[in-house]
Amino acid sequence: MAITIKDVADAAGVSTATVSRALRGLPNVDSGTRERIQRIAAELDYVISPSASRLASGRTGSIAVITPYIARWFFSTVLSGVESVLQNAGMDLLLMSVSTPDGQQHRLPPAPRLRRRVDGVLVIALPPHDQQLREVLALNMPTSLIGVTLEGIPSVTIDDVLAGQIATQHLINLGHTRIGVITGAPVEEPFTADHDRHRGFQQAMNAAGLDVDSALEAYGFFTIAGGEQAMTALLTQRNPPTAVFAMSDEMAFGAMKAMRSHGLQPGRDISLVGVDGHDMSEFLDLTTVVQPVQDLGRIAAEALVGQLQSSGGEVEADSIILPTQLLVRGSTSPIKG
Amino acid sequence: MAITIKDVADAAGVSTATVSRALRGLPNVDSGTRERIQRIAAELDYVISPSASRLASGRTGSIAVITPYIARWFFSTVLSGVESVLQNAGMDLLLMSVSTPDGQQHRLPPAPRLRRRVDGVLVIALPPHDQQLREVLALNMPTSLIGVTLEGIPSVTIDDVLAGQIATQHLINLGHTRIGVITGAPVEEPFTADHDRHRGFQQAMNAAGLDVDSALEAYGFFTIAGGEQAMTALLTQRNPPTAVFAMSDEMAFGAMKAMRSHGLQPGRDISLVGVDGHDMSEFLDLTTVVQPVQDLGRIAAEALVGQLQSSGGEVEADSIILPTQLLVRGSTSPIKG
DNA sequence: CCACGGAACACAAGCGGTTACATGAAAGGT
DNA sequence: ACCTTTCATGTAACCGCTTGTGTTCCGTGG
Repeated sequence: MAITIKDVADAAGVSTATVSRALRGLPNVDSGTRERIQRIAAELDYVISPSASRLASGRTGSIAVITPYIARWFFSTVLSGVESVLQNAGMDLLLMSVSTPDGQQHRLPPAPRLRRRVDGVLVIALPPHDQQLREVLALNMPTSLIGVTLEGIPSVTIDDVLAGQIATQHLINLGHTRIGVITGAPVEEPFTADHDRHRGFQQAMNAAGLDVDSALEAYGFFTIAGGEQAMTALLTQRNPPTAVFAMSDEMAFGAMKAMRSHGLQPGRDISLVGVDGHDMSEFLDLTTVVQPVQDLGRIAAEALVGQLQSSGGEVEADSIILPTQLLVRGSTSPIKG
Repeated sequence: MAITIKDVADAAGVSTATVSRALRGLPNVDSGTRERIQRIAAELDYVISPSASRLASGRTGSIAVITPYIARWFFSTVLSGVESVLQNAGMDLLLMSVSTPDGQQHRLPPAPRLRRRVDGVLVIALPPHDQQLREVLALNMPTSLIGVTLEGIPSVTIDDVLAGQIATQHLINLGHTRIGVITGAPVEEPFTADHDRHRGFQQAMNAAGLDVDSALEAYGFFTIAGGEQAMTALLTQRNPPTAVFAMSDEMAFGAMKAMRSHGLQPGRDISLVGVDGHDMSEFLDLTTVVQPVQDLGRIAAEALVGQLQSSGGEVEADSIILPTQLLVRGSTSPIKG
């Protein structure tokens, strides 16, 4: 078998308790002894058994990340932020997707698989009402949400209302008055990104004294294909919009495709603004409200790790809001006189 | 504390050994007893302690996925395939990235963190010579490679030489003779995807009796920005190519951008073919050699899980090759007469 | 009618650490 | 010189499950 703490202890002429303390940097270990133990452990190529450590200590040293999608840009980018933090913190990252890669069917819910297995949970952009999310929260373990807010649960998000406002205001400033919007799903639940961005849209419109024409609203399901369909729907209106606010860059991409199919050019014929700061948005010259996606993950992970380490007393659940920034590119321009 | 197997045993009036066997579906348990135990366990809302189970059994029930990037399309897509399989197999997926999200610096190598922690390892597209990969392999635990082949190690890949050939042949068939190529990195190491694709390129060129002009070769580092620079370099040649083979779709996207900057239109002025079947390739009307990326991950994961479960005797390391398919779209067209 | 084999289950020894508590020695205070 | 701290370390009781080795009870063949 692999060598154990006992072997190290014997080789160092101390007890396993001392080895355990020495290796974990606990106080009350003579610095000489500590160094000797560290050296011997290294020589012996000793690696601690996580299972044993976990069993004895009750801490698992791992965090689960629950996400609806793995392969989509937003999610994988958040994930990369999370991963870098957890790696540095020496924590294991257990990845669990809530839906199949096809994005269709539900899976066996993650909640049961969490118990006794991780110290904390990071949930990426699961809508507040989501059954799976509910089950996870019911576990009552340290949890942080990313991209959603929920009363009483720590979270890291952007101000989606503001993002919607900024995007819309930009279009308004350019002189547009017939502004269409491509949102996510038909059933808008409160406190979701698209709901909030839509509110921002409305606020900006109202503030400018503009009508929100429900005929200029289409659903894009946050996918490229969906965005294309939505834009097509908008373009085939009797009176199409002169500008469109797409609630995600990917939907905006789809919208661009639809525009091209109709012989229209983004920025020249119709203005288009997205949200995200997707890698490809620069490439496609899309004006967008950039959100610090990687930081979303990074900061949420840091908060959670911090909470776990300083695990004395309940930390009050604070909801961190990260800034967004309008990035003006070629897809938006002043309305033609 | 949470309830343990002992509690279940007591409630069922049997020993913990029987509960353990019953719950894991082992033989030599009366079906009546088994059902009773299952019912009681469910009633008590019992969940096994993975740590204890792992410590006692020696199996961790988890697999590590090591990848250079998390947020890039290819990698996150492979990952999603892996995840779905592992989830179904009831295995934990430990995610470790080898580089920081910025793609720059190296991290603490993953190898030490693997020992005693996982039953197997899945490595995504780390070049064969890579130090980190070497260290992982030196651990000598069940490992499968994705996107690379290495003598003696199970792997799942596409035939990169063939992919390069197909892409190039397509351009040749369209009548092109001055064909440029955007490859990955300057230092080409054998057995990497770009090396092999380049070989396929050369083979096709040679077979058609065409010259490979080294001036028509540029490096794109598999990124959009890199592809853009590479294409710019190609376009500013005294005698630019009429067609370009980009070894990844993302580099092709960058190339498209460069073309547009030069007032050129893909498919009309210059033909462009990529490799991947990236989500956005359809959107951008890019001809590409599609590889089944998600399946790469899925199949590798299945193989590894299979090997771990039937863990009797060494399985011979077979290298699985998945098919690719040329998808002709608007970015390629016959050379102008 | 008895020995024998197998099924169903109980016992108990680990698995490899962690940690509360005990111990002893050195240091500090008066 | 004596008592109290403080520090370094040892002792040993878990942590919660798995599994090899019994033990008991039955059915069956001779």
